[in-house]
Amino acid sequence: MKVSKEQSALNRAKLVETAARLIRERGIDGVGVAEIAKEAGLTHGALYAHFASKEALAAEALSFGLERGHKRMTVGREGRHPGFSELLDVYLSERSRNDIAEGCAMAASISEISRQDVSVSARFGDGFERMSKLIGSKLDAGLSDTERRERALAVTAAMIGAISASRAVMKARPELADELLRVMRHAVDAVAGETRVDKNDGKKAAAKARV
Amino acid sequence: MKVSKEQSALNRAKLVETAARLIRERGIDGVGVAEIAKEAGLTHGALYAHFASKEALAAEALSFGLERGHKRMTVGREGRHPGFSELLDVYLSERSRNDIAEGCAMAASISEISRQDVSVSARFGDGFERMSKLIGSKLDAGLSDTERRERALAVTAAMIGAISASRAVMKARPELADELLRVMRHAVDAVAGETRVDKNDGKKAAAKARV
DNA sequence: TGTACATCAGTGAACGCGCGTTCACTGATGTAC
DNA sequence: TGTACATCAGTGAACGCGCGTTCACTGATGTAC
Repeated sequence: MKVSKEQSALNRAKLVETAARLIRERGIDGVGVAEIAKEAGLTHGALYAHFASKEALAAEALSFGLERGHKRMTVGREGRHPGFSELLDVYLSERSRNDIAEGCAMAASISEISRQDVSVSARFGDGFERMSKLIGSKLDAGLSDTERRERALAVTAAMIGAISASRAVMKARPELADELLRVMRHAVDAVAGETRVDKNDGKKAAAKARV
Repeated sequence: MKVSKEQSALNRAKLVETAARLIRERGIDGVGVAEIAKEAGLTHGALYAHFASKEALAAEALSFGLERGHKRMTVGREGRHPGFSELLDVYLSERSRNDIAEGCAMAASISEISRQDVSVSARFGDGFERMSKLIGSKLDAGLSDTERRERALAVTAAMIGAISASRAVMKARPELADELLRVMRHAVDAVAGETRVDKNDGKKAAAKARV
């Protein structure tokens, strides 16, 4: 039966949100449209009133996850804009590593993205660049634009790599998984140079030279 | 019909090799047992004479890929043991990024590993630790054991992250994909400290302090 | 060395199952008058 | 405001298809005598 425009919009949003969660937990190929629709409180047929295909839904789900992750990193825990140190604490936390359904969408799907089509790759690229710019904005104020961008890109890739690797070894070697988060936290400080904010958090980064 | 022991061993090896290639290209869920068997020159039924399940084959395929990757990094291009710089050049090359079927097995499957069972996670963990030890052995000779291990773990995760991210954005933004490889190359030099070998390759790492 | 036969890697049909997608239908919504 | 009806979000049966796995069978291998 037909449903009000507001209800329809809510249903669509629920589908995207549910897909984002289930795809992160089990992979794009690991979850079916019927289950996504069911968990969103609909039947699978309704899904095709909103999306042309499963792939189209997956692409929207990725964007939703990227948006959510970005908000979480810009807003921080207590509603203020977090400094670099706080951002690292949140991103490289055990909590963020353990909660795949709510954690970083890029880390959750990174090795599957290259097998999807170009629109998914584009969404991922935008999310990556966005996170990188956020990180760049918190690096040492004395850096040149080029240097800032380069370090930010490397730090972003490294952080995603650390969360991904930590998750991959988690089942078999939880102590190595935790160690990975810690050592990446230290290494990022070294590459970042002194941070623009949070200078008094007791962690002085020493690496500043080189191009 | 029965087949000689040598032929049977060859067939089994072909199955593992083929599975390793196809799974890296298309993901564990993206390739079926029938196709793996067919490309290996057998029927799907024969696969179950060698492996208890598709999952068991996938686990062996991962180990095969890890072993191959390790050999490639220890032997180097001209058969000599490569220095740190050459190792980075090979691992973070566009060629290695483009050839998913033959490139780093960890990067090819990293976000799928956490969804497999513990035996797969264990194999990944061993491969990661092994690559990390190899990298650690090429870092600045003056580092303490602890510091060497920590930097090596972080560098390993960062390199895997760079290849993974580069592959993810490749379809939509190839110039960003190439840039990621370059900036990670620079950042790794910074975290690594001076390398044990290849001191005269013109790339002096400056970051040595901290912790 | 020659013969008889047990072994077992490989074949291919068959299994139940869940997949993504389609479509005729339903009935509340929301608009035209 | 009240009535008639076009719209279209959602339902659920049905589609063809490929999946992982099983199993009765085949026939070359390799061993026992």
